[in-house]
Amino acid sequence: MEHIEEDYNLYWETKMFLQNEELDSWGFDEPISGYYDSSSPDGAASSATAKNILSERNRRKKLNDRLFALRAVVPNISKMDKASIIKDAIKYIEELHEQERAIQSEIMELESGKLKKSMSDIDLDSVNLLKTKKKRIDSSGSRTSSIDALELRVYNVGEKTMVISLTCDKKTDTLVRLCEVFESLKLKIVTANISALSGRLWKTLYVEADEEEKDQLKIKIETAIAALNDPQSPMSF
Amino acid sequence: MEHIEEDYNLYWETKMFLQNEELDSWGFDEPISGYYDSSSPDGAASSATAKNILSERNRRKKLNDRLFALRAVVPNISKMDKASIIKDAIKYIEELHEQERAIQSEIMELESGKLKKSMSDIDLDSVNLLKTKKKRIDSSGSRTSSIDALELRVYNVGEKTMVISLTCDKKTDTLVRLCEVFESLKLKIVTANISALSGRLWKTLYVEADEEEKDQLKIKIETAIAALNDPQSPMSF
DNA sequence: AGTCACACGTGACGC
DNA sequence: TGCGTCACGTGTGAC
Repeated sequence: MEHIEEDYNLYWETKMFLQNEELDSWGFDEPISGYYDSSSPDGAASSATAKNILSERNRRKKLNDRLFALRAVVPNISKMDKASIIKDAIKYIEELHEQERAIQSEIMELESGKLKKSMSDIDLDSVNLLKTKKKRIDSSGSRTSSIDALELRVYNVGEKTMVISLTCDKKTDTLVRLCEVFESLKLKIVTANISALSGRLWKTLYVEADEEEKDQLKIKIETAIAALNDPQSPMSF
Repeated sequence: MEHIEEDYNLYWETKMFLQNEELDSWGFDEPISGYYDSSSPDGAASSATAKNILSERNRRKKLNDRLFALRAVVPNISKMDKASIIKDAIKYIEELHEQERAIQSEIMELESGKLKKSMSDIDLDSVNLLKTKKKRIDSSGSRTSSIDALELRVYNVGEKTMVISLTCDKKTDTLVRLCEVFESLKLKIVTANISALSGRLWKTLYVEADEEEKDQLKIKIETAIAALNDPQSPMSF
């Protein structure tokens, strides 16, 4: 497995391990230093706060462990910094996305190249493998007039323009809902287009936005759609 | 700054934005409740703690934004929970790893299997592409009025319709060449659209075709573009 | 000096 | 009601 974990831990691992050790051996007696309670049966209140502080510790530990695990699966981790770990992970995932796209087109080339000859099943396997990964973005319970998003992509063209490509099932009122959703987002839309084909809607729109907003833009649309699909979710309107 | 952040808040966005709002209006006065300082000019100490608390806020915000962005690049986000976001990201990266490994072995198989044939250069190209991560689909020698394709995607919608999405650099006559190319392909175009933004062309067209033709369609377009870029290349017609 | 990143305990909010 | 999650302010140690 991993064998090079010991060198570079001059950072928070050391610290964390020490801290974890002492919290593991923390059998729970008196919660902290001698503490008095202002009112009520002091035992109840103190145990309540003690529980809270303990669970909070566990939560922090879990989160740190997850972050640690995240770093483990991401190569080329430059800095041990928490924020950097997440940043590198994002960057890495985006790289994998691009790579996947490139490979997919390559496989298609290969496949079509041998198409006239014996169409090998290996090629089909690879294509199918790629397809199985593509799941529906939204698979929430399909109530009436919800939006079943099939694919949502956000590209940035130039410095201040985004291109959003959205595909979804065409059902009753889907088009209206879609318009409502994008209406509510208050985007700076340059131009937009919706086409309906074979039971699906294809929406392409050009939006004015900064590059940093790209991810937020995407999640914004996703959450808006999800909120529309699930009205009892806490959304303004 | 940003002005369109208020609508879509389902979960911690709401909270965060509200809190951010009120921290913006936090002008800094007395840091907390009346506090006495043991020594030194109290103004210095208070500003020091104020700085610290402010930077700590920024750090937290940055970390949350990163986490937010991380969730954006990971599909199938089940829960909004912080730990769950990281967990899903890890799982997703592992999926991609496995997928990449499988595909790589497949390509190696393919390469070693059929290398002796006339397809050798294409196979090598695919391997190189795989190793060098991402390249432009077409990176042939850029002569005047060539088409530099940035992305080409072909989807099938329904049984007999394809959606083709093509992005390329906008240079002199690119639009004309693009039209010529698609003219020459004799496709059954249902509807088509070209937009120009920030030095790029975005073409979306809907074509009538069988699903089996999908891959050929793609390679057809690619070869047509390549042929236009490099006229002495062997082209069908 | 002073900044950066962190873990901690605590009150608040929602299920 | 307790339980889980969160942001907050604070103290600490490292550079």
